[in-house]
Amino acid sequence: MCAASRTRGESDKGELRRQQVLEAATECFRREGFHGSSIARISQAAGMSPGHIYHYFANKEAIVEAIAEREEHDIAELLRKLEQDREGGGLVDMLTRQTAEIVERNTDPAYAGLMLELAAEAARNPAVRKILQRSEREIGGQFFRLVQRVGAPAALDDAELQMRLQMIALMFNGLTLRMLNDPDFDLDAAARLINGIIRFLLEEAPPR
Amino acid sequence: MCAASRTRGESDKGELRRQQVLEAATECFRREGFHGSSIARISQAAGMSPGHIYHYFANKEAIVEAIAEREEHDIAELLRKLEQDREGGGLVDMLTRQTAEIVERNTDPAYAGLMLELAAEAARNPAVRKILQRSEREIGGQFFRLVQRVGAPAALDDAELQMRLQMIALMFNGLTLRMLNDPDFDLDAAARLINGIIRFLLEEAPPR
Amino acid sequence: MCAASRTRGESDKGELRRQQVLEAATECFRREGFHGSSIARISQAAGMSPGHIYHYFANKEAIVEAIAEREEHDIAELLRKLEQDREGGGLVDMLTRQTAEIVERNTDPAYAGLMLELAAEAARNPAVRKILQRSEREIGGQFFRLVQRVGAPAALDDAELQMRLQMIALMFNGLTLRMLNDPDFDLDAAARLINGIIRFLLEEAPPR
Amino acid sequence: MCAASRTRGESDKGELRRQQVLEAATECFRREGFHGSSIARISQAAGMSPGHIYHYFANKEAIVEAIAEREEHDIAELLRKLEQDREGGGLVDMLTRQTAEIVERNTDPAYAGLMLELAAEAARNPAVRKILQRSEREIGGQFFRLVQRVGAPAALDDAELQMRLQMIALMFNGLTLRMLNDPDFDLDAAARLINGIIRFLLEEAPPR
DNA sequence: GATGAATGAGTTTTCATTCAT
DNA sequence: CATGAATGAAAACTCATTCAT
Repeated sequence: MCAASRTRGESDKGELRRQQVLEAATECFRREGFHGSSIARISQAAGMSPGHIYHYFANKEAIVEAIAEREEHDIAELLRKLEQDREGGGLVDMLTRQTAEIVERNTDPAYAGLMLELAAEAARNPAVRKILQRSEREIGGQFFRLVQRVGAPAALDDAELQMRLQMIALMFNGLTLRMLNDPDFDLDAAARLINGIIRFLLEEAPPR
Repeated sequence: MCAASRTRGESDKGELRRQQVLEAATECFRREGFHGSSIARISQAAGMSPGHIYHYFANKEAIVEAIAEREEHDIAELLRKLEQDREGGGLVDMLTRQTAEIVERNTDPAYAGLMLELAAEAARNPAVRKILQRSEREIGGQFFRLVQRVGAPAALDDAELQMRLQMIALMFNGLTLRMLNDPDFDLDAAARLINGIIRFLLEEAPPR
Repeated sequence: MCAASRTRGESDKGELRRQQVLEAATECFRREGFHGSSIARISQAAGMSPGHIYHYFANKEAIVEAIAEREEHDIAELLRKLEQDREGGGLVDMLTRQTAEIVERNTDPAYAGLMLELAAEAARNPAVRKILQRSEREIGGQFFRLVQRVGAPAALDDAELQMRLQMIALMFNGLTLRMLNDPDFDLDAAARLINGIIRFLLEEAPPR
Repeated sequence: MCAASRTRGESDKGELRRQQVLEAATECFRREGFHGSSIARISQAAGMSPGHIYHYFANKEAIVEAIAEREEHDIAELLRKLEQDREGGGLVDMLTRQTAEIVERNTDPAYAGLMLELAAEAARNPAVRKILQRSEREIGGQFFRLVQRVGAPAALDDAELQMRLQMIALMFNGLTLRMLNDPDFDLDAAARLINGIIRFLLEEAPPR
């Protein structure tokens, strides 16, 4: 039992405290942005002293990096769930069944705030950019293998399939920016059109 | 003649200096982000004293707003050009002819950096958000009217047409994020697929 | 005519402009205090450019000094009027007849604001202090001579008379501070008691 | 014992440091005025870094407020002492016995400088004005009750008594301004006349 | 006389980070 | 582990003053 909890917690209570910091920082970054969140505020939200934050993270940037890494795990988890929840139908059915949920997630202001914060940071900060890119590669690969397991369209070679999967991801990325720029954007209509495009990309569009 | 140039208000030297500030700030924001660019640095880049910046802008935020506004004018200009350059073919031909150029523009690291910076700022700063949204509405409306002038698909009512045009914009938005997350992203393939989707959206997809 | 206007205006339009500055500065100092009033704001209120203020005053402090000097002239004028308005009765009657008006003047927030501003400045700034003290001496002497003309109490020698006149001035000074500290201070009752004390000081109190 | 000192909250070292700031700021304000005393200078005088000042005070204004509050406590203490030191005689005797001391205090340049600084600030700054007014009310009430305990003149109803006590306070207020304007002001003669007026106000002046 | 663009030092305030306890 | 006092280097912004026009 003790061993098990060790394995889970990586180092007992310490890991828990570390997660507290990440949780608190994520919330702060969402609401106030990276530069708007002082260590003092984060430490307060995490229920510990400012000084003690530095027990778990070398500096403020390290917190951003850790959050970026955690984001990866969350999405990977989502993908795993996606495959398990498959009730029937082909690839397109499986994907389109999730669309509404992903649309909602990607247009949630809290998610959008954190995502854009990370992206803007990545655009300037190579360390953060590296993490985001590695994370993306990981997720992209996982998604690709999932699609192959479920049954990829025979007409598309690997490169073309990958490209089309990326186009799907691109649309979800675009949603976040679109929602920000147009508060009246119709999410249901968007989900419907996205599903149409997914089907088009995976079944109808000529292979080339 | 002199009166004419006065009316324009641009040759007033004061306006020139103001533009200097915007130019410098744009460059700084791209490279260092909004919060990473101090007034001191911007003033240095603009070739004037820090105090003098405040002769032209009430505060730092006002600079962001002015940049956002300028961005709007640039895109509006692009749209105007788009219509004038129409050499032949239908709506889809006109649009797809521009795709490669827009892809290039939206994935240019300098453009992407500024854009994400503005978006991240807008996600938290209501003043900036307002400007971006107004700008977007303006551009969206202009695009919509352009399409109607050129010849909108008969099968789509106004609301549905607008939605599909927004989906096109959404893809270009998504490009910026995708490029950041995947440095190996294949731009040519993306342009080809985007054009396929544009045709799908405006000619093939069922009206509903 | 020309000569006359020269004599009056000291230097034609220039003096007028100078007075404009003083007027504007006085109003600004009242409302925002010495340190709260920038040259920019004063120049705006005076209807001229910031740079041109320095045509009339060596620096900001010189404006304060000029205002302090002007204050002296205003009060001297008041004293002259006091003697002319004498309708009848003895010294005490003459003085008490003015009390209500002086009470009102000294508790007017605008007057109080400027007065305290000048006093606080004088407490630190020797130049301003000198001006205020010289002004006070001038006014005190004038007041003293006025009282002698009207008819000083026989029982008091010059030094004692002067002291008692100063006590009267002291009460009016105190009013300004009292009004600030107690917004409910009853001005009518104060005027009544002040008049009682004036009579006490000039007619009843033992000479010593 | 330790608990007791903790309860007092003064020995907490933190409180000591806080007092250091107040001491330093008081001295700075006296010498240079509120606006003439930068946080940098105050911090230097207090023997700590500029940033650390903000550990104890939210902003510069909060320091002024704390000083105003401390002034209140000092005067309240004085009043307490006044009652305890009562050796004999009636109300007027008790009051006049203190006059010389209060005259000296109110004409001490250091005290005068701080007082006028606070007053000038209060004339414009509502927050400071509130504090000064609350403090004044507190002290006025305390003074009033003290007089009633010692034995108020039977002929005066409460409102009239309070008014006359305020007139006494007014004279002491006036002293501060008078001393500033007339460096040769005779303090002994002033004390003598003030005592005469106190007796007049509490024993001789008709009740009305 | 008159303007207002321009400067640059100075102001308050914030904050990541360190370290004695 | 944990605290929070302490630092000091920024940051944004203001403003008296100067000077070319």
